[in-house]
Amino acid sequence: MPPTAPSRRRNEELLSAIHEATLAELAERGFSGVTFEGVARRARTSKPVLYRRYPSRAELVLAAVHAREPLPVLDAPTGELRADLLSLFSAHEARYHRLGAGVIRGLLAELPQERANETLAAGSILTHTTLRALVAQARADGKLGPREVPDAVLDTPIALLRHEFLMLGRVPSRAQVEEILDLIYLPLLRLHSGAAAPSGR
Amino acid sequence: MPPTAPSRRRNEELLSAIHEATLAELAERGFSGVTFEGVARRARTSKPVLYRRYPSRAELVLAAVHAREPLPVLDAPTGELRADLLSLFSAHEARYHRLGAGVIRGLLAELPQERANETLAAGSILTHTTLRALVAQARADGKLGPREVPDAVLDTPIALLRHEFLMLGRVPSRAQVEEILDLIYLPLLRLHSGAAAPSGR
DNA sequence: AGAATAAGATACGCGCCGTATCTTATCCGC
DNA sequence: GCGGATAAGATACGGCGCGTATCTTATTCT
Repeated sequence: MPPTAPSRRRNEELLSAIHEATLAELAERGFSGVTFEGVARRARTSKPVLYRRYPSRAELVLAAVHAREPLPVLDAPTGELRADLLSLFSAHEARYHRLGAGVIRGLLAELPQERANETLAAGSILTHTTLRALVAQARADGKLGPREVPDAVLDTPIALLRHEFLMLGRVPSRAQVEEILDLIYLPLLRLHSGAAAPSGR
Repeated sequence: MPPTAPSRRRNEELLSAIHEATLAELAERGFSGVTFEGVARRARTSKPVLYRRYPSRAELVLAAVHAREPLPVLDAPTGELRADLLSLFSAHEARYHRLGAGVIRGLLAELPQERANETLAAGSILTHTTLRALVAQARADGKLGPREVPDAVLDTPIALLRHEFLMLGRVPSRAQVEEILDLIYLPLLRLHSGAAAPSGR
């Protein structure tokens, strides 16, 4: 008979099975259908093993999502401001789409306020930093005016995209993303950086 | 002995007791702590009575909130664009504040998508229509340029305020509201309506 | 080797779900 | 007023997931 019959998983192997099971349950049953019991069954483990790691359903889901869905990074800035912004926003939008609005809403509702903020912030700080860098580059290149752009302005598109997706439940179309960019964001950047002629073109 | 001992409530009286109990539970235990059983107990009625009226917890809470939190109205447009927008935003913000982010997040997570959208749209005085009217007035008065402002631009502050409150969990301060207005919205309106000099005051 | 650690199995009481059944107070039309 | 329709209210049900406690046993570290 096989001597290694009752092989017992640990650490990464186990953790990975848990995350996988969680994501599968998430996909099949939606956020509210994710259950400690269900995940334990599916990952062929037991509830205590889960409870030893995660204090709540929300944390479990969050961990699984983070493990499999790293934050989007902007791979190669071309130096062309509009193109870079567009690809950044698209990456964001794709991430939202993969996750689904239901998951994020569920997390938002069930995570403690503090934790939800951290999490959102982690996502948006990265973006904030990226945006800041892109804009700084464009200013240095003379594509924008010389003045510093206020943070509130810098973060506008994050808020707009999130709102569209989370509140209204639609994944922004390419056209919408471009609209935000051309009608709102780029004009604001030009204006606040003090670029030459904000009018025609 | 009193002949009207087992007085049995109906219609408004009953409904009102249900709403009151729901709001009380909401306040004490938060959205996720609201329970059909708990509300029934507190309203001194029974679960079937509740289930005959509301199909889900979210609908129960929604009804209670709507019953006790009617829409604020924008009292008097002064014709002064900035002042009117400011008071509109403040009213909006005050409403969110009374409700609390947790409740809205819970509703968003548990209501079906369609219903959530209706509710968000209907529940807000800071509507597209209101903004459109104010801006149209300002344009007619020559306070802005003559051109029509695109919808995406018109709705910007709705998204920004909601994002701030719901995602980040903070009630926007007066200063933040003014920032949105002065750094983002008014400039955009001037720009898109084709107002004369968008630069230094 | 032995000790420490953590996986895994099982079982518990609890609270809430959503529904079915039944009684009985109240309302409405005649 | 009376009598039938209506809906409140009480109760009970099986089911499920929660969160925890207890115990055994495989694995790893020293």
